[in-house]
Amino acid sequence: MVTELLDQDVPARAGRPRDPRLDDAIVAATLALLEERGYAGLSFTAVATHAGTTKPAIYRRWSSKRDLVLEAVFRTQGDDVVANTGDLDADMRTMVRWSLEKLGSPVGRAALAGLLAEPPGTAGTPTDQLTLVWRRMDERFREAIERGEIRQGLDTSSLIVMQAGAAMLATALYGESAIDDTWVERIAGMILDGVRGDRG
Amino acid sequence: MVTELLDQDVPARAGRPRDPRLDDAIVAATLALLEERGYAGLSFTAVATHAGTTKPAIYRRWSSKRDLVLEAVFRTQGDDVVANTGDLDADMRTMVRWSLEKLGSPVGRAALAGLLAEPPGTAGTPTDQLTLVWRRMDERFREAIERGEIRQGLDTSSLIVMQAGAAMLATALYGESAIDDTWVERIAGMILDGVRGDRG
Amino acid sequence: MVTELLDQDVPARAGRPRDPRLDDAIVAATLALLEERGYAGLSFTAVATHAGTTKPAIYRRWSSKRDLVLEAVFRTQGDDVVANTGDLDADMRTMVRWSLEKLGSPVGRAALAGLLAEPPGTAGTPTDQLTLVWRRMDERFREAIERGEIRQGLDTSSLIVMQAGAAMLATALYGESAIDDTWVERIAGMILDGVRGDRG
Amino acid sequence: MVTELLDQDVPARAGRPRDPRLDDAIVAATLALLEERGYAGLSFTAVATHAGTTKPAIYRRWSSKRDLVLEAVFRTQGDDVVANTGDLDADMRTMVRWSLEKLGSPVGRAALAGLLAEPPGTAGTPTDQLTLVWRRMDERFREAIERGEIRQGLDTSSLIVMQAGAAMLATALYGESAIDDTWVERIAGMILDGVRGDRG
DNA sequence: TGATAAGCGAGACGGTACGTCCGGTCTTGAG
DNA sequence: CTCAAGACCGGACGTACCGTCTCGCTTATCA
Repeated sequence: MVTELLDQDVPARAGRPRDPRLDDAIVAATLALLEERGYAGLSFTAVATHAGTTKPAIYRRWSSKRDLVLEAVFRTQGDDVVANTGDLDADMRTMVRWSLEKLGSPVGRAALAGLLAEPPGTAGTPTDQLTLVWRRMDERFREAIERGEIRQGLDTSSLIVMQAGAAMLATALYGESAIDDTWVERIAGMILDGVRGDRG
Repeated sequence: MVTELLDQDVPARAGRPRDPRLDDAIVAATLALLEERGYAGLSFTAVATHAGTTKPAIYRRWSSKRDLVLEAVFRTQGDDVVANTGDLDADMRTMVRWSLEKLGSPVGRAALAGLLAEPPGTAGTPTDQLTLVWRRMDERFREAIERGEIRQGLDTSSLIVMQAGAAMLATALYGESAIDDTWVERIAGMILDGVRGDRG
Repeated sequence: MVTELLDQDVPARAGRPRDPRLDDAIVAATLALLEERGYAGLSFTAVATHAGTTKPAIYRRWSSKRDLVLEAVFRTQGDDVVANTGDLDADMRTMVRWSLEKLGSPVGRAALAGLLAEPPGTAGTPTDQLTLVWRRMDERFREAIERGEIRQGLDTSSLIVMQAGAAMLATALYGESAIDDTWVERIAGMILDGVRGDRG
Repeated sequence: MVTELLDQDVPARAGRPRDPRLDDAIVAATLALLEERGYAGLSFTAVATHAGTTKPAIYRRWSSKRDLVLEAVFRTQGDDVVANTGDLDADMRTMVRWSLEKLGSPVGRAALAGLLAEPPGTAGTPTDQLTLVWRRMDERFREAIERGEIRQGLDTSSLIVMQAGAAMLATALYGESAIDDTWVERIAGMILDGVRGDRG
């Protein structure tokens, strides 16, 4: 189909439209401040000043610090994580590396902090981008099962939380600098070693 | 050996001694509020009111929300994690279960949030109790290497962050209720499967 | 004369306007607490609680306890002290009575305390309302000189401080209950006796 | 009685006696700080530091800031106000001058502030030294009545509060520098003019 | 002479109040 | 309906100080 464009059903609301440059400026300011001061040190007031706008303009777009941070951090297109080259070992390393970058970096830490700080009732709901990525990882593991690369009956979600959790915790505990490519290979290898299809 | 370690031989500092009941009341109030409102919703003011004391009394004991939360959450004696029965599979499950309890519970989430919310420079330094537990886990894994239960040359710290990270992330994503004993066995099994000594 | 002074033609400043009910509540709370506990026992915290608002709301309006108390106490329109009926004796009694009410009452005491407690450099600057009243008294005395009711060359400000000071000190020393109409007549009479025009 | 001395019934209490040098040091520090920062700016902590002692040592002697200030300010022997030379005009000026010095000086202001700031119930009770002086003034006026220098039936206490109140208020309003000997003569003259015996 | 008692400097404690920051809301005036 | 500008309300912050208490010691009176 040709007229497949216009993936925006935006009903063209009345009134002055939002200034799209503000969205970018706010996100950029958020990331910069997050990197500099962490989640606890981030304030709407500071973001507004840094982005050259005002608090109400931010509140019109995001209703809380948590939402702002999550979107700013996980804005990734998600496509760049593909991790499906056919080589499971390589793909696993890519996933671990992605987890490290996203969860282990200062802004990732901040996003997690925002997620965890919420009141207990308000569980998961990470954010669409993040779940998208995890869905892709999940698909890759299911494919590996089909291909016989790893054992049948495995819980694929466990594979995800193992590698992502390890990445998160390792940077939180040992610092970013302590985690390098060797670490990535080690973790990827240890996990895959436990699930190889050629084992049973 | 006598090891008559005479109760620390406190040097009897000058000044009025602290009221020990306040320590307990503050910690109890912190845990209660953490469970109810999460890390973000915790304030020194509220803790003070709930504990029947005042903010300065808390600040004299803990210099920040992070410190207060970490100590309140990880006050465990540490001894109850032993996890050294000789049966590696059982011990691994115990460790995972401990991680789940400590990191996956509402208060555990809150403690992690506090850890992660800090500005980037201020890395790990979790808290003495937590590192104590991890040291014990580490010792158990080294022992397993010596006994040939798991392969030589393994990085024991990776084993720790894998199981603890998985526990943490799984509860954060799927909620406490979704994580049960089956999950514990699965994770413990998957990790050990990748490192068994009888494999090489 | 039209004098349609159109209510100040407020320039409609930017930003949210103040809640006028808070002004009243704060002043009322201040007077109530002043009457109950005196100047020393008055705190911004207590005023805020009693007025059902918060400290910042008070600080936005008055920058110090002294300012708050002075305005709360001397909010009088000033017009009700007229004291110019043509009968000097009666007018003098009216002035003395006003001084008693304003300076001798519990809240008046408190206002004076606030005035006097300031560091030495920060002299008088009583408050606009108070100086307004004194200016009116001054005018009345000057008129009396012109009419020959009292001697020429008199320092009118001395007349003011004598009656006001006496009122203030008498209540401070003997208590409000000890000061009645007889006292007012006596003081008014003694002062006027010393300055009558028919004397020279 | 001759052996009128020994106005000390001190029962020679047990325990270590108080260090008399501390009394003086504390009073001196109080006056110095009062002059420098006013009543509101005076703190026990500062007095203790300035006097080279500690807070408990001060609290053992005076139970409140008010008590400390009043005693420090009105410690006068009282004898030096004599004001009884036989010349009523001169004596009156002496009294006014004394009032000015004691009530109008920075420390006097501070003492008054302390007096007035108390909760309403806690009325007068100035301090023994101050009432002593006022009693002497009172005696002088009664004598003047007996001698026929001033009219009979006058309320002597009114004469006192008039001159003292005027002195207090004048310095509070116009500042110390604005009040000089001319002012003293004027006030003394105006009061006496109203009460001379040769008038009736 | 030894016991008792109150004083001392030092210094931390529990708690009141302070003065400020900032999160979230609201208003104006313009686009 | 948005924008910038900006003030508002109120929750919470981190700190200063008050008045009290405990310590280890000193200095007196009393037994």
